[in-house]
Amino acid sequence: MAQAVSPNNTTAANRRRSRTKFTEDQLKILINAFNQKPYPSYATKQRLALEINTEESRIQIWFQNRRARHRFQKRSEPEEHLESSQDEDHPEEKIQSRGDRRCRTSYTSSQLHTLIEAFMNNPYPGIDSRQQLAIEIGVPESRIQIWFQNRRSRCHVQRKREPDEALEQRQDQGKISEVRVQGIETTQNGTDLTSDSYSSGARTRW
Amino acid sequence: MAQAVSPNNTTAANRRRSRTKFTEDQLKILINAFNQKPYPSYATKQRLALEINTEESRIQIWFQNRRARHRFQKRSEPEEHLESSQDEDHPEEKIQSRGDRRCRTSYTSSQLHTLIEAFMNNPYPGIDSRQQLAIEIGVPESRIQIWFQNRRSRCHVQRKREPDEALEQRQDQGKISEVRVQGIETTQNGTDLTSDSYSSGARTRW
DNA sequence: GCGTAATCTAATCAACT
DNA sequence: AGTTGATTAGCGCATTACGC
DNA sequence: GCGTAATCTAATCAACC
DNA sequence: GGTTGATTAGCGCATTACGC
Repeated sequence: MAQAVSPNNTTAANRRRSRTKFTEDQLKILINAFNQKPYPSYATKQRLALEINTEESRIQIWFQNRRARHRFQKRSEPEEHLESSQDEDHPEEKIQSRGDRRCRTSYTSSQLHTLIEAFMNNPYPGIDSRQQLAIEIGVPESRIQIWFQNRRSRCHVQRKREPDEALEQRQDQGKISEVRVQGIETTQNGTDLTSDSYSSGARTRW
Repeated sequence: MAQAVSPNNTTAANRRRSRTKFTEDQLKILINAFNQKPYPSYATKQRLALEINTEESRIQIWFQNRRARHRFQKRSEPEEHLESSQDEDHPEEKIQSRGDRRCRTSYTSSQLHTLIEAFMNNPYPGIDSRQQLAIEIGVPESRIQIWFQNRRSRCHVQRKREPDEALEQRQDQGKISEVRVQGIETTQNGTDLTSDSYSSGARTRW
């Protein structure tokens, strides 16, 4: 069990992302994709994100939840193999490793500094804080979220009851400047079509 | 959790039916049928029984176990209906009611007398006792088993440690009367199950 | 030991009276 | 409508909380 | 209230250093 | 090889006991 998080968590800094509502058309596409591949590659998720006009991170979350709910009966009925027996090797089919997973994001030291500072202040930032950080350091918000997850997990940070409650520090830093990242070697190819990745910032190389 | 049944139940009267071993060919047919209809009609079960040369009761058991194991995701994935939406009424398709389920077996009073006597002696007969009863009263053994199940359930008979061996039964009447008291308010079965004031024809009509 | 057939209860369905 | 044979499941998913 | 998106931890994988 | 970003599950199945 996680933590007994505060029930009425309406503090601005801790407000969570508003629920995404998928249309039926979107759901049709998602479900269809899920039936074909419950574990889509990153490329597939990107394609889906484009197709249904949604952030890739939402696609990711949707697949996670879907897998968790009906947990796609383990490995497609092993007994069914009694009928047709063929375990042919098709190694090349598996070698779609490019696009398999999202390319690792690298953070600059200044970005890390900002993140760590924010983390020390509040290891459980809500959507607003994350978004602000994302803009501030020029990294997709979804990456911010992941970074905090990993950080918490590795620091064994336990959820506190009402981390701050009344005091807010958010709006007082008007120093978006300076954070300009060093012009890393871009995101390389122009194939970056996602609205999710920014031109500058941590070089999400691949 | 049922009851702590006696672990080494090797007494002849309580020996259970020996395990049926299906061949791969039989399994292929069964699995195929299961995928088409996890809830086959009685007619289908009979057809299968004929096809793979097995008692119909074994078919029944096999389907029960199969459903219990991978419990065929509830109602064929409701969300999938987003694709094709039509709940057309095809009442005639459902009206295959004949052969839907096994036709109800009627017992003569003498048959019932024999069954009740055996039941009072041992409410948990093994395969041998059941088979003997089957021959004795001229009813399939599977029906004997079902009869004992229903009888036990409706008398709330609890499994006792070593029903035979010490020979003779001790029905704790307290349990029975207590149940009947409850029966008054629930009104379900006020019938006296301990005596046979019954008389009717003997036929497994269909 | 594991896999799974056999077994069991409680509930419900449904045929016969 | 009651009695009783026939059939069936046996079960929920990490926690939380938002939006309908 | 329910459905389910969002969130969380712990573990593991895997890219980059 | 360590560090750390990315991805994933989060979990059974009524009980019993036989036969391989």
